[in-house]
Order: sequence, then C-alpha cells, then structure tokens
Amino acid sequence: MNEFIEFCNKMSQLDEATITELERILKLKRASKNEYLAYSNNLSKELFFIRKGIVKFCFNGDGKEFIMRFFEENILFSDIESYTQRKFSKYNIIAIENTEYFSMSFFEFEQLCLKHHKLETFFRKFMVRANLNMMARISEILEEDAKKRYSNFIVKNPKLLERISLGDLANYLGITQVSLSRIRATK
Amino acid sequence: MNEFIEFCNKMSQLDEATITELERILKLKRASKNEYLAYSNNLSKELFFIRKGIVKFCFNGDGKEFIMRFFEENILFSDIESYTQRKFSKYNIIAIENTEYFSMSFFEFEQLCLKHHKLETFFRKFMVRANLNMMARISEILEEDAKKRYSNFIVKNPKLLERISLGDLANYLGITQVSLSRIRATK
DNA sequence: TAGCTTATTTATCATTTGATAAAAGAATTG
DNA sequence: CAATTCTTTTATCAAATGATAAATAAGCTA
Repeated sequence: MNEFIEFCNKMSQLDEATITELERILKLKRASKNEYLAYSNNLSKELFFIRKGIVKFCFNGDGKEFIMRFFEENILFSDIESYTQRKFSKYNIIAIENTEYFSMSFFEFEQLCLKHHKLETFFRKFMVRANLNMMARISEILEEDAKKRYSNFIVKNPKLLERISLGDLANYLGITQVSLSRIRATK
Repeated sequence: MNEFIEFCNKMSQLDEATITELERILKLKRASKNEYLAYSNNLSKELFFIRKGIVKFCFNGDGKEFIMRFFEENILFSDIESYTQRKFSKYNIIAIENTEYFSMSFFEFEQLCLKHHKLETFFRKFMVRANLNMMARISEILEEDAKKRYSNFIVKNPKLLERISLGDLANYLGITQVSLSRIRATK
C-alpha cells in the first residue's frame, strides 16, 4: 500500500477492490528543481500527490508571482478550478526541490469515487479539510498585518521555512520580497 | 421538494428514500435582523441553508469585526471547523436582514451521507465548489489592492451590495470603514 | 578558485492604509 | 417632527508597504 493509498485509507477505510483500482490509475512521476509539473493556460486534469519534495502552486499577475500554497510530502492537490470548470488554468505548479509524485487523471479518480462510496467519503472529507486550511488563511490575512503573518508562519511551519526561499515566502505572504526583508530586520 | 433538497438534487440526483430522510432532519427557523444564528465560543453543530435573507459569517479580533462571507438565499454553509474539530467556534453568524433558514444537525446530515452515496457525492461536489470560492478570494487578496477589490466586488455582486452596509463591506474587504469611504470618494 | 548568477539586505521616497476625531447624512423612535 | 442613534464622509497625522536602485551575500559553474 503506497503513501497515497494510505493517505486515503486513513480518512476513510477502503476495501481491497477500491485499492486495486486506485493503484491502477496512479502514475509515479518526477520533476527536478524548478521544473513545471503543470503550466497555466492549459486545461489541468491531473490530481497530484507529493511523495518526496516540495512544489509551489502559484500564478502570475502584472509581472509578479503569487503563491497560493506550498505542497510538501504526503499532500494531495490539484487545480480544481481548471478541471471542474473546464477552463484554462491560471496556475503554475513548480517544483521547489527535486520532487517525486503520484499523478492520476482527475476524471478517472472521480469515476472511482462514484463507483466506491468509501472513496467518495474520503474525497469529501479531504475537501472539508482543505476548506479549513483556506478559511484559516483568509481569516489570518484579514486579521493580521504582514509582520504577524510572517511570525505566525515561522512558528507554524519551521521545517517548511528551511526548504523555501524568502522570495517565495514573501510571494506567499502577499508582500514584496523587499518588504519581508525589512520585517525580518526589525526583530 | 423544498429549496434545499432542490439545491442538493441539482448537483447529485437523489432518490426518493434519501429525500424523505433528508426532509426529516430539516428544521425551518427564523432570525430577525441583527439576531445571532450562532455565537462564537460555542460548539457549532448545525448546517444552515438560507431560504430568505442574508447573514454574515464573521469573527472578532482586537475589537474589530472581520467578515469571512455573506450568505444569501439558497446557500448552504456551516462552521465546519467547530464541528469537524470539535472545538469552540471563533465565528458569529448574524442576520443582516430578517432571515428564514433551514437548520439541520451536521452529524445527522453526515450520517445520511454515509448511508446514501448520492448524497455523499453532493456533499463532495459542494465542498469542491466552496473551495473554488475560497481560492478566488485568496488569490484576489494576494493580487489586488483594496481599491481593486472594492471595484471587483461591486461588479460581481451588484445585488448583494444593495443589501449590506458599507461598514460590513469594509469588514469583508479587510479594510476599515473609513478607508473604504476614502476609496469610494476617489472615483 | 574566479567569475557569474541569484538571493537577500539596505536605503530612499511615494503611496496606501490605519487611527482618531469630527462633521454630515440617514434611519429610527417616541 | 424632534431627538437620538447609527452610518458614512471628510480631514489630519502616523505607520506600513510598494517601487526602485544599489550594495552585500550566497550559491553555482566552468
């Protein structure tokens, strides 16, 4: 049972048949540092599960890069917007480290969900959890200024901090890299 | 078939048995303007579906109010965080207009999801859609300044705009009411 | 290691937003 | 309708952040 299956299984116990079918749609892939797992302006139809490494999920606007999230080991994600709305993606997915990941067709995964109730339950629970993360992010952006968001980040993600650049962190926090540097200086 | 059932049915067609059981757990409730549908610092275990009216889903920090979202007619929502993590809510749910809504036990709804695959599918799809909203919100906050967020809001939500106060709108946009007034002045 | 490239810091000035107070306008109530 | 309360605007000053440029620092490659 690979990492992804275990990830699903933890939230909703799957039976053998489901696991077998799930394994069948998984493909193991690799991306080197700075390589793109997916490009904006394309239809994105993949689900990703990081096995080793980190990626950033980001978009560009007015020459600047904005990072929606970092995804590290044992996280499932995808460009839901592009897939569910069948529209060109605004996001890039870029490896920050050499990365090994499972990839699967979103459509095939969804078909398995419709076929196997337990897998559908997993997916629902997973989406609920994803929602909590987003809510927390939004409420933090509303409530706290950049200095506080930075200090929260280093407390909550000490390990991640060591693996990403300050430029990427700034793009995640929603401030310029120069501004982050200034914040770091005033400790 | 009431508004809520129709809402579910549109995303995932339910069979009769499911509908009957779903109807059984629904309670129709009312809240007058400014009345609380739910208080922070409580365990929140309800799912809400607005039939008529508007509410704000908000929290307080440092004496200020921050609005996560407005919920109007035909929207399903709940304090997922409090329910799924069994912890005291940070959110208030407050009626902005006289509001009529369906309320149901989150636990009972979840049980129905585990029992009826189609309902589980609805719930999953619903959560996916909720995620898209949140993503859009985050990316907008990262990318745009307050002036642009305001102008986006009035374009995207012209009807909602007429039903909420500028103070509430400011709390939603993440700026002070005074700052919003200033932005409105410089057209 | 030297040279090149990228990442980070520092500095300066402009712009945006916040905090506060006060005035003007609207809505509510007796 | 007058008084009261709540909402919105205007004004002033302070603080935070952005834009830009330049200086260091760190990392990479030949």
